Amino acid sequence: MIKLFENISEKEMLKLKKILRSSTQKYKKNINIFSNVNRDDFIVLIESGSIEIIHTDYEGNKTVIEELEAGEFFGTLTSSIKNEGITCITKEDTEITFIEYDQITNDEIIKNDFYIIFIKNLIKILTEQLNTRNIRIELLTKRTTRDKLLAYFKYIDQKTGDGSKTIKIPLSNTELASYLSVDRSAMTRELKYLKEEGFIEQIGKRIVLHY
Amino acid sequence: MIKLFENISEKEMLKLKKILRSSTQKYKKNINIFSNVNRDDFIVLIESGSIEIIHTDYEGNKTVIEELEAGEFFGTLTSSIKNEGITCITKEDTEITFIEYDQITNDEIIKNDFYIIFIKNLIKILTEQLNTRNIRIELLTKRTTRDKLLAYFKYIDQKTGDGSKTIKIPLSNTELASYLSVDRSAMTRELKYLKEEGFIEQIGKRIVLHY
DNA sequence: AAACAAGTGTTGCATTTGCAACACTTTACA
DNA sequence: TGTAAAGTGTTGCAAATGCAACACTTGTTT
Repeated sequence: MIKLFENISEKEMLKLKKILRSSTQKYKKNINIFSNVNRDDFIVLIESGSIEIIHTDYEGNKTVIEELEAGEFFGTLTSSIKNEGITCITKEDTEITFIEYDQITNDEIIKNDFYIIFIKNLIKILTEQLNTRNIRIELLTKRTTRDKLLAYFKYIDQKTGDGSKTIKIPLSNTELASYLSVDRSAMTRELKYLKEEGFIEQIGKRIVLHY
Repeated sequence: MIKLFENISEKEMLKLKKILRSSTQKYKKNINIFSNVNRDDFIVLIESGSIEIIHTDYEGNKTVIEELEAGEFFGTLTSSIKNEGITCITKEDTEITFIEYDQITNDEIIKNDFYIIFIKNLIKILTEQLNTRNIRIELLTKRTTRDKLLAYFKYIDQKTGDGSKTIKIPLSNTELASYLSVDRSAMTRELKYLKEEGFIEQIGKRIVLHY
């Protein structure tokens, strides 16, 4: 399901894409999709497959900025530093549609019956993405690994929560450590302490919160 | 200058605001502007003055999430945690316009001649805000205070830069420490080291980068 | 101009954290 | 199916950081 075209039929979607002068390309696994495209001006929409946006700084440290699955998109330069160290790698065989930002308000599209729905979708997604970023910032500003973990668990509980305080982490430990920007082994250590001190309890792949 | 109404005349702006069924209110200094408004559904536009968005967690720690000046707005829930610990405080006498999100695509507005410009502005601002968040995330994921500072200086240099590698920090030290989420005194210490080791040089209120 | 609030620089110290190295398990794929 | 690659848990240790306390400066308000 492509959120950008939610409430728009397949047929209308194709029409919109055409009017938007979008182009679609297929990529194999582990391909850098940005060889020569100026990212600023495009919406990059994942039709199928998935990609990883990676930043490599001047010292060679790599950070996964974002992972995008089918149906998701990104539409802004994902790094402060233009054309410097940003790569988008396909994690599997992936099909991508590029839409130029300027086309979003071209003469033809604004006459289309589904334009308002499209715009509504776009704004909704952008605000959701802003939310996602705000949440991560809130977690990253916690000063200790412990606080980051506790706040993250609480967030997952609220997001997926049935109020049971039993959660399932949607990330691997390595991924979570990267997301919270802490050392993986130090995080494992802290998780151990949290268990020992009774803050959390691990039952299989689930975590029960006692705070 | 209100970015949301860029390229729209004063007269047309007032017309748009009316169609959007917006409401404007004045507040004195140090007032919490959210007493009973559901933030989710509103664009909060600062007409004059400035506000501070503060998150207070369950332990009472306060974090300034964002500071907004005249002309700026925010349009999404700024915290993961709904209705929990978020307060918006006016820093001075401030005038604020509230626009309901649903009104952005109401029947009347989409017929307005300036609607496309308004939508373009809105999307542009949202993507800029996303960029701002992405930059902060990139800085916050740096593991050491040193790396955060060096990356921050580099970012300021690129943003304001004439290539001279001489920058002026737009934040006080206290604010910068908060922005980078490090202890202020520890940051001062690290700045001292950076000077001693020749990475940076301080000339008056300006910093020269030697890296 | 006085009084107060906010910001700055410094330091000792305890704690937290990253790093490195290792063994072991799970997953991916040729 | 066997081998490589990726993920996991553990630990010692050095380094980075937060915290607290202090004196001092700058800015704001009445």
